[in-house]
Amino acid sequence: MTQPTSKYSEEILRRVDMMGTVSVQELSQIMGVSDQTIRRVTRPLAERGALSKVHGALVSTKSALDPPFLSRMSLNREAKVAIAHAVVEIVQDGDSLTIDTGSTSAFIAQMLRKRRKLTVVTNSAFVASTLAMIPGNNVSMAGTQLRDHDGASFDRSAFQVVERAQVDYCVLSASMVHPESGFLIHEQCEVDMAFAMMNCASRSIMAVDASKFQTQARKPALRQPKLNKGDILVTNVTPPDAFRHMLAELEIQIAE
Amino acid sequence: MTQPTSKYSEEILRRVDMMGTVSVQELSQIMGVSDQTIRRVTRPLAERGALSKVHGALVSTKSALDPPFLSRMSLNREAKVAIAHAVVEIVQDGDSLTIDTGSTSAFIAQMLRKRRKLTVVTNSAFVASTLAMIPGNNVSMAGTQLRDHDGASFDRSAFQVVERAQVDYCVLSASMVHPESGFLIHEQCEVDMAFAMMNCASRSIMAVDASKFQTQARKPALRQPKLNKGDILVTNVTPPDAFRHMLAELEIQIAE
DNA sequence: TGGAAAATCAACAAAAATCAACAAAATTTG
DNA sequence: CAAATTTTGTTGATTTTTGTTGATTTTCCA
Repeated sequence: MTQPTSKYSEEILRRVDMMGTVSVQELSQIMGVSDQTIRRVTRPLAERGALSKVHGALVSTKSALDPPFLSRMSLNREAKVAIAHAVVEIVQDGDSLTIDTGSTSAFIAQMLRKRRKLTVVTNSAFVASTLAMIPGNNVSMAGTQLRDHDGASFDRSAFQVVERAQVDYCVLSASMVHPESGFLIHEQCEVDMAFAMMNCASRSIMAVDASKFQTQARKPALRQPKLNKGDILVTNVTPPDAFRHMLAELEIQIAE
Repeated sequence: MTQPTSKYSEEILRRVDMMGTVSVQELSQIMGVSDQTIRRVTRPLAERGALSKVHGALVSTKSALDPPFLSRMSLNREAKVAIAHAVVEIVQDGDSLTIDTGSTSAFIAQMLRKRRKLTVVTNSAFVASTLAMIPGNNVSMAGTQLRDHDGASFDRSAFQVVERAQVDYCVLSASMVHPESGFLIHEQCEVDMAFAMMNCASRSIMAVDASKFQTQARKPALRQPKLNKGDILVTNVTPPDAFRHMLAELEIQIAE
């Protein structure tokens, strides 16, 4: 139905939706084309409502995300996009997976829109609505009561739904990686959910960008469950030597 | 699936799907054939929709931005925005409400982001994730198994959650308005949900744009539950005279 | 309200991509 | 093995896109 009118249209739409609002200038610089080209391409897109134009900026018509979550999503964007790409290459059409609630996972969900016939179980309303709208997917939203900053659920029904599942992959993230303690995160409920998700998956995929290998300002204190031999770590840098031992049994994929 | 027309077609499709968009040049270099050959092979592929051609590139049809629900959101956008504005003026900070799954309701959810401390119960993952991320809101997602075209749930748990609620407003939509039959919709499960939502709300808000007063191509056959005296109809035109009787007991608000 | 800065638009020349036609190469067939 | 058929690459004409320039409109601030 909605076919691209130019080789740029997809990328423009993707960027506009991701950034919420962008100036034509900025976009033309990022993409390395003239501002006039951006205008020419966006005019038809605006006419059919795929984005909306105001004097000075392009704004997304479907930015389901807003401040706290969105700003976190634009932190280390490049890295997260690269990692998301790599994860999507691991997953095949028809696979089943659980996805957790981190911002990296949100990127992965966006990229997973190009896979078909996925079976997805997640406790993130954002991930659920992103993937549920792809025809042919089978998506289950685990949980009822949603946490207010990221729309994730950790109530009893959330765990019940996840525990009933049996999937190929479990997509996890972490706030920090520590050479001895492993993958760390801030909240207990997130650890519990990670545990439940890992338990019902054949294989786990841990996605962390480079910044997670450094000490964080607000240091997380809880350990994610230990990954099993053969689980996959996807990141965008070669992990420092200090982590060699800790990551020994994992399959490591460097994105980009 | 249709037969391949050339020994290259499979590889080309695979690569285009993998890369999202590729220029003919680039592809011809990678595969070690002339650009003309790529063009010849891709022409029939494009005609039967296996990929799509734009000047300067081949783009995968699988990278599918704009799933059906989102493209429906850009239908009659002006009207829906106006109506959403009006609905948001009715709702106050701190109110509680149930919201159904139509595309008009999705707009209303977007606009409701400017209200604070809302308590929201919805069976649409899209609406849930939109409003859950606003700090101070309390959002419940009703249901687990999500329908694939719009991310809505109509399973037993969805009804259980809604039936436990007690809210100020219930925001509903319809596919068509008929002078005698009232508000019509396509699916039984949607009627059941509307009934459950109305039942637990003090007052209902029905949101329909002008186009719904005309006969639809695909005519809906099921009646929404009858609205009560004092319930609100929000629309963007003065309803035609034929509807006078049917709308007699309602409070009518014309947006814009 | 006036005026400067920024953003948009219109038009044109340069560049890039596409197409059509034909010749060379490869493949199939008798 | 040669003829017939299909596929592929090359060339030049044609079309489309792109960046630039300068005029026009919109926004912003005093």
